[in-house]
Amino acid sequence: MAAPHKTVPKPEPGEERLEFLADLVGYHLRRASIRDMQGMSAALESLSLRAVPLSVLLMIVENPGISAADICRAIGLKRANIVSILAELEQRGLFLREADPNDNRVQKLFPTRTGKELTAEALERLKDHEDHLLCALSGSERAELRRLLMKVWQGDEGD
Amino acid sequence: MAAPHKTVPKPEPGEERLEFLADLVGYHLRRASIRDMQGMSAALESLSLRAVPLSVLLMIVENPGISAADICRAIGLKRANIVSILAELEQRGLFLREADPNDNRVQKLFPTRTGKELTAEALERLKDHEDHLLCALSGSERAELRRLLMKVWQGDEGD
DNA sequence: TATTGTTATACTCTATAACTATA
DNA sequence: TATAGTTATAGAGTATAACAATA
Repeated sequence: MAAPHKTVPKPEPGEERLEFLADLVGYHLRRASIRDMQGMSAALESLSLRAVPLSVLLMIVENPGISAADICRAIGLKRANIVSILAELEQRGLFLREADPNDNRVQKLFPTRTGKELTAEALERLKDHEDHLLCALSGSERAELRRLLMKVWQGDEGD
Repeated sequence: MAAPHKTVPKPEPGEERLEFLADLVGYHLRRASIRDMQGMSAALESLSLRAVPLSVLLMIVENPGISAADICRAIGLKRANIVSILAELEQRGLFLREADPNDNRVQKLFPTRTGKELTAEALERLKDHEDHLLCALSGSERAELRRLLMKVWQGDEGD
């Protein structure tokens, strides 16, 4: 079933054949996601925040009193890997830990004012980044893209 | 502009608030891409191929005689990082190196029959994986998704 | 026994700097 | 000088195993 690959007549530089990959939606999904992540990194760089620490901080801001284990479950982090992330966010004064009166194993995490302000600033920059990322798309195209992407990643719910 | 975050009335486990992230197309782009990559890894696992080595091999199969540097430019790899990938593919007998008579610095890379057969098998599995990934989408929705994703990652061409 | 927070560790992927040989 | 292939190395990100305290 192997397609017969005849010798290629020397493509111009930068014009290599990519037939199969270009056919796959997954290929374009990956390239778009890479561009998104690079833009996110650039947008957050001057705030000394990367994507995962920001999502941790955002979880604390949107869910005051949440525990580290719950954050890990919500965003798919291993418990071991959130420790250093929390240590740095705490050292920067972005949240506080408080003992849970109902369960002495858990620490309840609360954002500080500084943490909430930094989060708000970061989210503004993410919005600007997204506007730039999607500048070639109309408003209805953006909505359609989001709708289709949700169907893609939620497709494993019925598995 | 910081949205006032009132204390949350204790969400059920697994129901943490994710308002802002869920609004971003980039969030759904990332989750869809993660599901795609996990499915790809699973689909290729029994062939002992991962995504990047496969794309390198595919470049050789589709562009016989291509150089390592040209592969790197085409798929965004650093030259240093293709060395071990090529070493393993070569050890498995999937391609051969040949001196370039026009430039003694470059090695021209040619797929072996085994390399072409393994690539064909891998591409079949990728196709099956993609069908599963997109099973919630109609044919026209898949075409529309690909079109929109191309506009997203190609949006940096005019920068 | 199960869970929380934690340490230690390892593996993958990616990034940079420097070398050599050729052009 | 610029490029091809290479080596060494460092940094993220992510993975598992094990521990003490608590439920």
